[in-house]
Amino acid sequence: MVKINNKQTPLNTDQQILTATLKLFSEKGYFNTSVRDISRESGVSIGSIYHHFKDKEGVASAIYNSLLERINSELSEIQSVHKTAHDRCHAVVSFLFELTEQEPDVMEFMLYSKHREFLPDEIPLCSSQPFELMREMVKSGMQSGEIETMDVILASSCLYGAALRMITSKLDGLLEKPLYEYLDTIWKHSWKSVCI
Amino acid sequence: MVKINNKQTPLNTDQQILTATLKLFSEKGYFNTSVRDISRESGVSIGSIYHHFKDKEGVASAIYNSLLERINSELSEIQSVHKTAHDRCHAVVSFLFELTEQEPDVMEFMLYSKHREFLPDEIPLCSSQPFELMREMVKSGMQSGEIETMDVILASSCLYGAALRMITSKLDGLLEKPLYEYLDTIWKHSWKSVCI
DNA sequence: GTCTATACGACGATAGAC
DNA sequence: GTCTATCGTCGTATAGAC
Repeated sequence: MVKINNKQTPLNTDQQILTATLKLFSEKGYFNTSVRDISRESGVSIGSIYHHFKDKEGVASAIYNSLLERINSELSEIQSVHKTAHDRCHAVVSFLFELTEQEPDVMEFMLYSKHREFLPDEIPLCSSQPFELMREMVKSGMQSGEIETMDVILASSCLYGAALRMITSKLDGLLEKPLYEYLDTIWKHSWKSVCI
Repeated sequence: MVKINNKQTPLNTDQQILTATLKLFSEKGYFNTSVRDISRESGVSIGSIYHHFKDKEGVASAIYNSLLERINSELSEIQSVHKTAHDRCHAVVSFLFELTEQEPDVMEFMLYSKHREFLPDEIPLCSSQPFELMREMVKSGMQSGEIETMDVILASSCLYGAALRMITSKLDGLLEKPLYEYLDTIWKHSWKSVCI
């Protein structure tokens, strides 16, 4: 089952709504999902949904922000556990692969949606804390001499680009094997592209 | 001005509709664009739009397929002009960068939309002829000994992943300089990641 | 082929009882 | 806090004149 936050609280109405909505959004997209659909899928009445959230966009916004927060705390943990850019970025890719396999809905919604179309007031994913943190790790690797000096966005594209494409390929059903079977190879080549 | 096909015919009603629609779709997305919007933007009445296309999805479908065809013919040209995987793939990346700079609407619509959400019956982009061709170029490079032998999707992710991320970064407004200023560096690192 | 006017349905959102 | 019933809006699509 997909959890929106990673606390082990018993499922309250909020969570029921968010979980059902994430499933529908990742399956059909925001615009193909009606509030009636959410009511049916979650078993919560329309009235209750509007009692818990301002409107449909409010539900999407709650999902987006809680997932951003969850991913960010995971990346922060990675940053504090590992000390080199090599180990940090490797752990990031590994985590993203794991998340894709365990909770494809989450990745589908986070990596593979055009949030700007239905959440115009939220911060874009590419400027969000997790993405900033991923670039920060690359930057520190350039300063420590592990990674060739170049534009940070460019280096990040080189280092994460292949892995992110493998994730979308997985979500598109192009890959038969689970993602982690590609992890070592992807990482080897990605690192090779930027290391000194 | 954005052209859907690259023929130099005078603008007929079909083209007026397609051009205006592509602009709106890339700006606001399929679902935030009403047929009224298309009518206003194109200067063609709603009745005429429905005379030329079966429905709104039919307009999107026409855009999608004509752009696929156009890109595919460009990639085929590249394949016949260049003989090594190195030169072919480099030309592909160069072409995609150029297209992003010249006609961002096209790339926004092709690379940055969830077509499955509004074109459920069309072939997914990842299985389309252009993408197949891009992978084919990589495959032939493995057979000729230019590129390390590995899963084709994996190699393609390594070789094109960074460039594709730079394109989305450009569309997201993250890059100040035009894409072609990054071309040499991106290509150098991408190629380094897979070459023997 | 192009237009205007309109029918029809679906959806988001609210009211108000329990 | 949860529910059912309903309202108003908007968007797609069609009818029919020119």
